[in-house]
Amino acid sequence: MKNKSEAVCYCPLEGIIDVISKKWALLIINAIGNYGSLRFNRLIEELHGISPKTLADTLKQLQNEGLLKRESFAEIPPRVEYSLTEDGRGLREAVVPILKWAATRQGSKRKRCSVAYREMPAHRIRNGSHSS
Amino acid sequence: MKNKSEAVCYCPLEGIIDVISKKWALLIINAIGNYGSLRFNRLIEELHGISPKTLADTLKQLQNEGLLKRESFAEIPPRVEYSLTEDGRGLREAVVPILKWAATRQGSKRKRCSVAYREMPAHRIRNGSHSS
DNA sequence: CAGCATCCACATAGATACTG
DNA sequence: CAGTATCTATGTGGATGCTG
Repeated sequence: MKNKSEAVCYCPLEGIIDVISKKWALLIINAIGNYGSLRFNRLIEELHGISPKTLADTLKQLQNEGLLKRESFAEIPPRVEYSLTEDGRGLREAVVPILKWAATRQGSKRKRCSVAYREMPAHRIRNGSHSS
Repeated sequence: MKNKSEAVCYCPLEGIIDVISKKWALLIINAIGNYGSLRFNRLIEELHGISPKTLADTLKQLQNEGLLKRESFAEIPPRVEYSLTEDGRGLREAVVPILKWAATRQGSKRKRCSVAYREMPAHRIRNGSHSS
């Protein structure tokens, strides 16, 4: 086990804060991660409460960040599948420690599952793959 | 080694997103963590660029979240020291994986240290304690 | 020194309606 | 189905000036 004074540059934060600070970003990452791939309206349901605009915006940003992959199929009706890139999967797992920390912190500050979140499957993250 | 399908509730995110999404919160947590404790104006310098209002706001929120401890000394001039609580230290460490992920991701998306951040000592996080 | 009060600017999210 | 276009509401950060 390596020890204490290992330094990690905090700078990447500047880039990543833009991602994780978005209200829905991590939820989207996780939802897609859980299912392997999801479609637009499926995400709307999963995230329940998000507006198409917000979803579209976030999806686009996530693609720009290289976290999501978008595949559109020329069918009628149109079909578009979103899935995680390697980076996306990496982020998804990197967040777990924070979740664990948040879930176990002693203070009374810890949040319970809100009704809103409880209703959605996507409110849980799994460490491993989605085993699809 | 435990495996794949360990589930982590994503709900705490709702509470924690409010913290980590704040532009300066993690930087403050880290800065204080690095030094053990810091004073208001010292933080202003460390974070360089933050306004007193924003710092005060964030500091207050962090206290409410139970991440920071505030100690004021009845001296002239007044002195106030901020330090991390157990929870604060926990968060600080829980963020490391994200930092590491961000720092090593393959895409060209990865951010370099901005000049702004490069100038501040607080832009680095250490895994262990600050060994004060 | 360590803030608070005020006002302002901008980014993000939601509602709603419409389109390829 | 998978978005886009608008408009609005809100929140978060910044600037400046003042106070215990």
